[in-house]
Amino acid sequence: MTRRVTQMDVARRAGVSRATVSNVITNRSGGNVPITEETRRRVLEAVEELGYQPHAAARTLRSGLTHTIGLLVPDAGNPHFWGVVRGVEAVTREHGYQLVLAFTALEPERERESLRALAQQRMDGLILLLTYPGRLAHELAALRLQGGAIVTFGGVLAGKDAVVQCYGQGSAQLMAHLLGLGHRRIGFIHGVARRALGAERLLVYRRALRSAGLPAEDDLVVHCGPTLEDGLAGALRLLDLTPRPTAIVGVNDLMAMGALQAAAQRGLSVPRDLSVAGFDDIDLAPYLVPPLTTVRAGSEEIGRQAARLLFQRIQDPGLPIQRIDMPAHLVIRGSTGPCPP
Amino acid sequence: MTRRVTQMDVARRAGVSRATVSNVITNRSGGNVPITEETRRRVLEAVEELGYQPHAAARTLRSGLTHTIGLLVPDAGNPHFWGVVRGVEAVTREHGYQLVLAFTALEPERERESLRALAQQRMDGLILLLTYPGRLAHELAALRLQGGAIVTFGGVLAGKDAVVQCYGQGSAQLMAHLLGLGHRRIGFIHGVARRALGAERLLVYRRALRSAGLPAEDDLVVHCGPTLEDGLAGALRLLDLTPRPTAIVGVNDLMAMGALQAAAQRGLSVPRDLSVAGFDDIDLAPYLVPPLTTVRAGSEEIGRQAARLLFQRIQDPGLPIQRIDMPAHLVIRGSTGPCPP
DNA sequence: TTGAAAGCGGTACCAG
DNA sequence: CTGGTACCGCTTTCAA
Repeated sequence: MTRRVTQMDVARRAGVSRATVSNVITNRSGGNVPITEETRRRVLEAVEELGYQPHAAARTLRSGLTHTIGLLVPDAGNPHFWGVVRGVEAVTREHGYQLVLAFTALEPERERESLRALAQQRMDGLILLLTYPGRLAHELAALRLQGGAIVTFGGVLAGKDAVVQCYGQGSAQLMAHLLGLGHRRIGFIHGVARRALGAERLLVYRRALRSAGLPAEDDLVVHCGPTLEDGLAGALRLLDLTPRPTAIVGVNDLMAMGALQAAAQRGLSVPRDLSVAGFDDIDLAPYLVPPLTTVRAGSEEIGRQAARLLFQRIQDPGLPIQRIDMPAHLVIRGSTGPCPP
Repeated sequence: MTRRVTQMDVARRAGVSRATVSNVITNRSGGNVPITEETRRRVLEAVEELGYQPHAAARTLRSGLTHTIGLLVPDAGNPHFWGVVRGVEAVTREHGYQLVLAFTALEPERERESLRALAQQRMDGLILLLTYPGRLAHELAALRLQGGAIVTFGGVLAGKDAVVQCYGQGSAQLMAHLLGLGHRRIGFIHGVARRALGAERLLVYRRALRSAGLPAEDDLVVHCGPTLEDGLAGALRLLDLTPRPTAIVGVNDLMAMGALQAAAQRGLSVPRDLSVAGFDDIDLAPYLVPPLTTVRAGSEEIGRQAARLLFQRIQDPGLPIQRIDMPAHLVIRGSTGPCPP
């Protein structure tokens, strides 16, 4: 392997000093350091001929800027988060930044680990999709990351910008929709890594039932893990209840898919025999059979907002802390219908 | 923001020199540089107290190692690639490496751009999921990346390790399965970013039909874009043919989902009226309604193999070039059934 | 067993 | 407008 091409090589070849090369490359000519068109051309030519690529680490060391942001993703198995990643990536690229991904697999230990790794990279910013906000706050303090630009989602950290999914209103709309269709026995699959997650959705579900004068039956709420498999198992449990619920709400679309699958396995037709709804409106939701009724905040939009917030803070650290609420609304598709007689 | 804690601070606090701190931290004590237990303890204590985090860029600049690998992903909208990412990430983490992701959105221009960015980071290794292998080979040469550890998937680059998805046998199995079920009019949705992609699957499809003595009808092959939407449109086109095909094969599971959706929209029951099958066996495939018959190579396993290959090469650049063939086999689920009379 | 010092490849200041 | 040069924070060789 031949030696790496450095700035020095370019300088020699163009017959100028390293400083000049640097100035040309970082395009400082537009600003306070003017450069002859001729010099500029020669440098660029040399760069081209030698195939020179500036060394990011050296640049970072000197400038303190990495042009990289880190993204902590809880669950690589949930399409919702892919959507968020896509949104983040789009904005990141617009800004000419790199994206470093770390997955936590919903485990607190790995959340900690990943955060530490991200800290060592001295990223210009971090977007944290949180599962365990409490622990993380502690960890962040220990890592002296306080100064850095950080945007969270899935939990609010004191003194940090945040994007918040507001599922309250959407949940209420969904419950009104189902009750309006005549459903009285509505099951809920609470498939999450940690009990506190999705609490708002569950709360609104319970409140809506109470308001409708329906008894709160513990059987109708199934707590289970966050995977599709868990969701399927949970849904089967609900379907084996007597009397059987006529509608099932999943805490997210993955759980709703579990319910769709469970219905098929029990020979039930959706929405004729059973209505199913979820949250998130993952990409695939409109393409499921039947298309899934769900509450949408917009995964990709969430990612975009988070990234925008982050870049705002990177550009101006003095800005007041912001919190962006992402409203969610009901999207009615084919998986919900009138309560069977 | 208080000044960053540096190695120097730790050294002062522990009453030793910077070199000693470095030796302790990189754990060179196990090797050739022995260190007193006492010194070691004092250093570690100081690290803890000050919350010292080594500066990755400085480390990289000096050592030439980034402990980072780059992963180029064609399409953030295809679950198959997310499986691959998960596999790569798992192995990467086992090795204590960071993962930098770049998406190309299937556009050659962005593939180029991303590659350049990855090159500037001087990653220890690159895993490239290719869409345009031809162009990329050229680009790689221009970037003088030849020396680096690179593993490709989705195309083979001269002198580089590669993981290859061998869909030939699986395709044949799938066609035999469908023909065995009595299907004679079998549609194919070729939804890809570039015609040459998925060529093997299409080839085997055509060959199987020919071997069965069936006429090659151009109508039965729909070429379209790579999104779910494209797939749906393509499938609708197939279903509107007369006589209607009794089975549809998607070039991947996304296209198959499009076919599932199209069937529902036309009031057809799968598999009673129409059989549907795909390729890749994405996570969700078993949970679709009906569960999808597909040809599986194992997305996550592909990622893992690619990463393993990469780390092997990083550890020993002298190794002969390897090529890992990932065999694929048919997974029969509920979406395929006997040809309707 | 520990310390001193020379870079790694850039950037940014200041002098010419 | 361009060149010299002092760093950024760490690793690594060599001496003590």
